[in-house]
Amino acid sequence: MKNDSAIFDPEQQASNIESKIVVALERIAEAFRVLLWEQGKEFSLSPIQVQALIFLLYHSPGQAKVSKLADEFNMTRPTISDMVKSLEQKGLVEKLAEPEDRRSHILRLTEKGAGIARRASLFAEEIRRPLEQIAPGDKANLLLQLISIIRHLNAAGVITVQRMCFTCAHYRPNHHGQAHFCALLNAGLENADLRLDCPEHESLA
Amino acid sequence: MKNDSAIFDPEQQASNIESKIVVALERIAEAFRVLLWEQGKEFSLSPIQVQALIFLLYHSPGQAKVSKLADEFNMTRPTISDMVKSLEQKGLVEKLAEPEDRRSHILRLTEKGAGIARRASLFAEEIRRPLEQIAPGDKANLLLQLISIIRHLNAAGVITVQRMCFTCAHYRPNHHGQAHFCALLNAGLENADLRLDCPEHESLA
DNA sequence: TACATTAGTTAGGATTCCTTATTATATTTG
DNA sequence: CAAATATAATAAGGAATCCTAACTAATGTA
Repeated sequence: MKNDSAIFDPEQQASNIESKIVVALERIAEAFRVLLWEQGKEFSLSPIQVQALIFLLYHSPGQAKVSKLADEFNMTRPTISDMVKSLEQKGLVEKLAEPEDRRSHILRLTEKGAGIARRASLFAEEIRRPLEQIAPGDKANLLLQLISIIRHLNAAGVITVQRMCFTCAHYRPNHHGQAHFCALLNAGLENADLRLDCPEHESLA
Repeated sequence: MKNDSAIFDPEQQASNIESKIVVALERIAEAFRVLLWEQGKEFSLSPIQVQALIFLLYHSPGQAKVSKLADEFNMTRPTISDMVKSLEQKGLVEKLAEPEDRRSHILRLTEKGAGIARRASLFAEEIRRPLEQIAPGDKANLLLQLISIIRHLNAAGVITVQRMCFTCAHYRPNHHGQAHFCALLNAGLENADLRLDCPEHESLA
């Protein structure tokens, strides 16, 4: 009796392209782990601290809260709270009063924190560079397929993906003859236009 | 002056497909982290312990050593040594004498360890399932592009990829009119045939 | 035989990330 | 409007990660 689920079995891999893709994605996940670790070492930060700084650099004050970071990174609030305290002590982040809800604070990068965030975010270049050599059509397909994986993972509750089109109030499938349509932009979206991290995202429900 | 390297900048993402692909890969990496964490919780193991058990399940005794695991997971030997000790105490792994080098041991899964490894490896189903809906030609392209990223990451020294065709003594590029040729199988390889974890891999040099 | 290398472990320490419990504020509802 | 409930964040405590540096023991080389 054969176990079809033996993704990591090299014999399965030899015959099963899905298993090979999973293994390839796993290796790339490993690369992210290693790159984040290296960046952390460079700046005397932990990988998750590096990710948090980069997140804060590119997101609005409304996203810059302990609970949002916890959702983003699929960790508990105490974990993030500890981490923020550490970043605060290092002088990379400061807490501002949030007028609309006094239980909460807005996290803001200091000058120093923003500088580190900018430099640390360059780690992603290592992943981006080989993409340049892919043909444009193939790139669009690659993105589409990755998004379909992410959409599934999101639907299955594995990860939260806070700001993607498929979970946005403005998104309409099969509308005006377009497979993907954004009611805010009032325009159809090509596959390559689909977003994972849209500033205009509004949650459903 | 614009920073072209701001991969994680949502504005860049809106216009730059490479940045979007990086973000997508990052989300999938996050999913691996979460899934491994969940599996670990289920079996009272750490994520890296889960990965180690799965690795041991599908690899030969020659690979089943502390130093090989350290290379595989890009961690230091003390880290792996600790982890193996923990797995040993839990009765999931045992150390056998290695006759050829008495400094070393061969790690072998116990019955219990193998059972857990088999069940834990099913986490990858969550990633594999959405791949089934991709058209076969697109799947082959997807794999090829992921491998090209991995090849680059390997060349750049970010991750070791121990058993892929491009680092194998049997691999010949552009041979007998084939883009990829395996001297051991004595056959050309289609893109979808390229391996990341070949049992017959022999290191160059 | 001496020297350097390699496999693995030990020791010590900063950090991760969790669970449970607590405080303070906001929201709901009877 | 007061009471009950929910939510944002933190505190305390603990197991585990993962490192560096220093060490032992076996192997390979000159």
